[in-house]
Amino acid sequence: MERYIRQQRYLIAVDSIIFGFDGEELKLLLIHRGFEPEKGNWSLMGGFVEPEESLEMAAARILKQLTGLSGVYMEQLHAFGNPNRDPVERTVSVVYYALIDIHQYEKQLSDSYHPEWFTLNKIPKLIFDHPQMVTIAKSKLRDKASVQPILFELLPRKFTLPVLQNLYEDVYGRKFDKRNFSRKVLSSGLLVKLKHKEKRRSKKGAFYYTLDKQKYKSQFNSFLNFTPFPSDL
Amino acid sequence: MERYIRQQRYLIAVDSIIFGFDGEELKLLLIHRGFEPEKGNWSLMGGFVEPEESLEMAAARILKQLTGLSGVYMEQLHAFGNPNRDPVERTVSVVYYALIDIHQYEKQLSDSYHPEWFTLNKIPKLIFDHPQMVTIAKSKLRDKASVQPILFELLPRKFTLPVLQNLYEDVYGRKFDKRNFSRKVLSSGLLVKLKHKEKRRSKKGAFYYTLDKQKYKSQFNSFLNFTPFPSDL
DNA sequence: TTATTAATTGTATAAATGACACTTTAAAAA
DNA sequence: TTTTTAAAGTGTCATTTATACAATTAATAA
Repeated sequence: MERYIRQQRYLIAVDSIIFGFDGEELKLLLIHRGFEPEKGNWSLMGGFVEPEESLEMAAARILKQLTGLSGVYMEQLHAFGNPNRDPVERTVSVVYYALIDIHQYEKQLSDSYHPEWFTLNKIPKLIFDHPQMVTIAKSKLRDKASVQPILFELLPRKFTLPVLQNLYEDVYGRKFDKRNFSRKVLSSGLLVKLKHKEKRRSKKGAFYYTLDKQKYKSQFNSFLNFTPFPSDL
Repeated sequence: MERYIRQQRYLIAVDSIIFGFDGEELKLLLIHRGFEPEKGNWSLMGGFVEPEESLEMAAARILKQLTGLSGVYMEQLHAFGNPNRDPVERTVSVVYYALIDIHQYEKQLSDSYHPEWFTLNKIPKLIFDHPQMVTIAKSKLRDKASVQPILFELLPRKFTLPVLQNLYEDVYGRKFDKRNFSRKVLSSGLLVKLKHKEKRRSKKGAFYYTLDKQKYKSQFNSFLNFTPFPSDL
């Protein structure tokens, strides 16, 4: 018994939705597609799954190719398999999303894909069903962030409360009261206040905080609800 | 340009995790695998994706084959693609889970797969990576049910509060206080109390309720938190 | 020295949650 | 017919959590 008979085989691709945050806005890393069809048009970073690698490995390889980063937060989002989603040949795409520290990325040398970061409300026209992938990723990020502290994956080791609040506000598309916000975040016990300040963003400067990595790991599955149902909407 | 060159192609399968609820316990519908390898062993219901169908269509087709049901709640869970998950040939499986009214199923004639319902803590040895699929499905169901009223998909049109509570207790693996439970469920406004009782389960009988389908649709995304973090654990 | 800008901090009210036990109903048993 | 039994149904209080809201502080710029 060598193969299953009378069955069609298809290409398997992996596409990666790479989120970054610059302190103000959530962003997506997009590339110019390098081959036909749609060569040169904006696209998610992707590639075909090699014979000996798992889906996760393929996603990690593709992320590394583009950003030079490995070991970052990455999770499967959804598999897309409409018969004609790729006009050349039937291809099932398994989409992953990654949350990276955008500053780590900036240290890397960009390569031949001419990647660019785009603010979420200024995403250019994307190929194939990539717009749908991005839409689903955004809502997944919101849902997940309301239950787990994953947004910290987007921040550098040291960050300030105002920056953290910017991040949550951008992800949820709404403003939070800063008194309530800091109370809630600090009550998790995940943050450690540092003794020095970040001074670039304001005259007064804002104290740095950093994650208590022990607690971060142990409490990863019991973060607070971030207003799944805001009263003012 | 006809095909992408120098790329390997793989089989794509869809496997379905079919949940049912008999009023007491959550159950899974399993079959005897019909072909080699592992022929006759317990397995999730699955099949290969046909050339002209989407993943969703394949999942719906497979569900219909086994249960005779269509139009039921179904959602993609995860894609599994480890290189050797199927010993015969590389196969990526996209797994869906379905929530069905087990009574609807019982009216169907069973067929050649010899399907059986299994209580979740008495799942037999399953083939390949199907155990992992089931594990992920269980936790997905819990997570989703804490945010959306999906568990009603498992109930018949008319149901009682004690039965509903049994369902939630089984999904979360804990007991709820019935006073607090009914208060919370009824406060959603999703339930309509009927004038007659179900009398089989107790002497006194319990009033039937039914879903307000209007509200069910409109409030689907704003159901109450079902104790993602119970205080007594 | 003063003005400016953003960071930091507290309280009062409302809503949701969790703990807890008796009454009611209707069938079954005596 | 009466009594027993088993599960359904219901209310209150205490605690926790969420929300609304504004004055003070720190540091730079004028």
